[in-house]
Amino acid sequence: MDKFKKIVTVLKALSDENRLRIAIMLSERPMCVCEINDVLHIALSTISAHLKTLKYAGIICDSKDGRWIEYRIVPDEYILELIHNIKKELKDSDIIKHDLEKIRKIDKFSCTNI
Amino acid sequence: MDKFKKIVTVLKALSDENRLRIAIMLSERPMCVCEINDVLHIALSTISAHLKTLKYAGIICDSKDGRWIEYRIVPDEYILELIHNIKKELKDSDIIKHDLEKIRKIDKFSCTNI
DNA sequence: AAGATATTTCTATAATTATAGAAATATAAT
DNA sequence: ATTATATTTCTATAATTATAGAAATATCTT
Repeated sequence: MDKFKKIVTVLKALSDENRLRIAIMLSERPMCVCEINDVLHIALSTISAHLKTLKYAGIICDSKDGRWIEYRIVPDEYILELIHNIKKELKDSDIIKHDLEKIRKIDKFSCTNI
Repeated sequence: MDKFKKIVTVLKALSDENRLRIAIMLSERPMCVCEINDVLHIALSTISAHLKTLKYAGIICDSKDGRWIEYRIVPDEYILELIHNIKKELKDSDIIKHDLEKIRKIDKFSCTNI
């Protein structure tokens, strides 16, 4: 894909409240869909669709771990720096503070969905 | 507005091909609607709508200059740095190179629309 | 093999957005 | 005043997107 269209796709992927929250959470540590659901409380199919969008944009990748799929930010310099800068700007955001505190308290073995 | 929602609005505003091109052009120098039209070749009402979106997101501001309205990037550290970083990443993009070359050749006194 | 857990895909729907033509507004030039 | 120029607002439309329920797939546990 053309670099310009690629950047537009990246910005579009990050310009949704739930996807930006997911991206910032994943910049903290890898997570599976059920953990993300424990934080966002939206339908699993919706989270799955958002992850697909972030993956298509080249922001995240995934790897299988038992019956879970772990999602993580791709090790790309530009992506990492972009998310880092957004995160820095949002260090006082109540929503982000809440999310980052929450993911310290949960793990994939004790998800509460279904 | 909440800072988190504000950043999402900024990213959404920049995540459209035409708006990102406009923002990058305006980071080079202030421009009026007819000059932007000379580069993008889309309807003036469409450009006007895009400028409204960028203004609502706090990315651009405007000032009257005779019968023209000059649009420019707001003097905000975060916005300036964000656009600067995107621009740096797009320094090899043909689309952006074309736009920046074009705006060096045009001025508000010789616009070619309607 | 059967049941439980994790995730995706399919499908539909409601909401949002990009677009442009036409009409309206505002200023400048003659 | 009248005409030309610059821009916006109004209106409609086509396209895209966010969302979630239901069904399907895959893996683990017993």
